[in-house]
Amino acid sequence: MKVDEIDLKILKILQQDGRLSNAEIAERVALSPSPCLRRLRRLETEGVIQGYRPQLNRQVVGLGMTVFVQVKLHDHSAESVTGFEDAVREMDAVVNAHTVSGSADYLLEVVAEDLIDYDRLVKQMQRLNMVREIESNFALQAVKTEAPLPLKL
Amino acid sequence: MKVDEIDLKILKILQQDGRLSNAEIAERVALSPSPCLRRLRRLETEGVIQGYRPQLNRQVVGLGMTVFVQVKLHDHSAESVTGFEDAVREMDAVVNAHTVSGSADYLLEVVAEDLIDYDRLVKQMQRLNMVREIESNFALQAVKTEAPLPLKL
DNA sequence: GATGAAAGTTTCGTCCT
DNA sequence: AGGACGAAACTTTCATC
Repeated sequence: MKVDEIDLKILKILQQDGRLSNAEIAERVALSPSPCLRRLRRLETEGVIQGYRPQLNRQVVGLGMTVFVQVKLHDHSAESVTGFEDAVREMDAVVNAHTVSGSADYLLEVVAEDLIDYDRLVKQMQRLNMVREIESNFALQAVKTEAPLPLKL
Repeated sequence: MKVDEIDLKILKILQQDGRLSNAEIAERVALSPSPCLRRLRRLETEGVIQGYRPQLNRQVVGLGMTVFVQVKLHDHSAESVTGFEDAVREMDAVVNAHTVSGSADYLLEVVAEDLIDYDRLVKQMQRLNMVREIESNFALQAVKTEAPLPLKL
């Protein structure tokens, strides 16, 4: 899938406001609505745009606690890996999960209502028998959240 | 700001598709379009919904590298803290930044085109004189990204 | 690609309960 | 609060250049 400069412009505009109308986007990229809509639909169907999300104030919706969790597994057998990853995908509180370089195997971003709620989740993870170690780093203050991607050009 | 059950329903629906029309949302929450739009606008103006973003395929837009960076400062004086945080907010490659509990002071999520690009950013951070230590953990595989928040009810 | 037309939606203010 | 109406804007498809 190729993304040209006009596509990047469209993406950049959408990152500022993901609900802009096609007419508005078209005007800003100096295209008429028809070709602009064709590009937008192509970006969506080809998976460049994987979806649209509102950015929510976590505090207000009762998820004021964000925790970054480093997880180590006992081994890297296929059973352990897929077992753990499937479990993580099932846990709604985990909003991001990556395998990472360094001493931990996984880095997760987890949201919770409060410590009680978070404790439940940790215990749930500890019950997974491929999990060897869990280290929790609590987010104390947000300096920057969900900033737009720095698209080149 | 209070968020009632209907508001939560609206947010939940929007998390599945952030570009749904008000008419569609109204139908799903069993409300007529007028009061539904009033609620939506209130959620937006009161900051419960802070904006709308397309979820982009980072690989396709040329930002295939994601790095989690742990930063320690020399001290926690107001000058060091605000100086570092202002610098972080200026860096477009930093898409998330939090102060965290544990051995590091900050945890950043950084995107880059490649290692060369990332190296530039690290050097830029190392030039900040309040920065004592930088540890980079490269994301190797995404297991789950930008999952919807688990709204209660 | 652009343009224009046409039918169907959506938004959003206003007024009513 | 929610619901109904109407005007203006927007979306989407189609044909044409």
